[in-house]
Amino acid sequence: MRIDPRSHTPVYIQLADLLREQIESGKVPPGSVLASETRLSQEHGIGRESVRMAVAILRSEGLVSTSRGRGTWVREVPQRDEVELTPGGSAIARMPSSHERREMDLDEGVPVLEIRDAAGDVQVLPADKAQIIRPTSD
Amino acid sequence: MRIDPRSHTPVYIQLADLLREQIESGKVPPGSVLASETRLSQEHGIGRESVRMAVAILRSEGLVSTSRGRGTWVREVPQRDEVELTPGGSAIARMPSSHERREMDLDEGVPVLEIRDAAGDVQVLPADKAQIIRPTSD
DNA sequence: GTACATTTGTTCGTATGTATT
DNA sequence: TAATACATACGAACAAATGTA
Repeated sequence: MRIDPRSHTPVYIQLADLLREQIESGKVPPGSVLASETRLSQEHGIGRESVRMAVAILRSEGLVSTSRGRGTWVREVPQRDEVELTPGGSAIARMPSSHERREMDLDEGVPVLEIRDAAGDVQVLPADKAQIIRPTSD
Repeated sequence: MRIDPRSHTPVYIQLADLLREQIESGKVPPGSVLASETRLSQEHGIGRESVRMAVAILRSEGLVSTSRGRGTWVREVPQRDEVELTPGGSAIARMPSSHERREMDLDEGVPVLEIRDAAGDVQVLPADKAQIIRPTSD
């Protein structure tokens, strides 16, 4: 699979698709480091900014994390603790504000779950750490 | 509030904070159009790329939408339909893949709810259109 | 229907700063 | 120290979509 600059789809989209495929197929396993931006830029003959935009997409999808001086690596698959939705409760999902991001130390591309119980009390949880369940009635 | 290029916080973060404050305070109401990128660039004396990065942040937070030729506007507050979580069911939130984004015509910064019932059947819903509820037991 | 101005999108270049190895 | 790698920031040019005269 190669990147075609003459294609009508932007090269950074093409690269994001290419990298995503490699990640989701398991060819690039969780924890492993991606090639550097300059490396990808050279390998595919595209600008570094295009590489950065491709990586930004994967970050916003929660697939990779990036750290200055270390590189970009594939995120581990989330392990989610179960949180019971109590009777009369409700839950929504949304992206955190940047303040919440800092506060809860969330990676990019990680939504939050906003859980409201019957009393109206609200709880905000990282969506990569929690899942909502309703027990069987029994 | 002004933008300080010598601050240790990046100018695009400063601009994002500034615009977010204007949106969340209601000074710039839902549906209204933001100043153009070139305009913001000139007004604050920063590069257009910095403006674009600021706007990208607000997009990823689900606060604004942008369209080529039209501009950037403040998103309406989501109206979420209620979806019952059945006994034995569970739900997680995550960001959609770009394929899902296209498929479901989702704006940036909108997570999806992945709802699983007791039988194992999965339903994927836009998180800005649905909320999960558990009825009171009665 | 056409032409034009406006606006965001895409791409590359260049330079400097900062964190990690 | 030095090399590597990502982050920030500016500039420039052109493409594509939109709305308007």
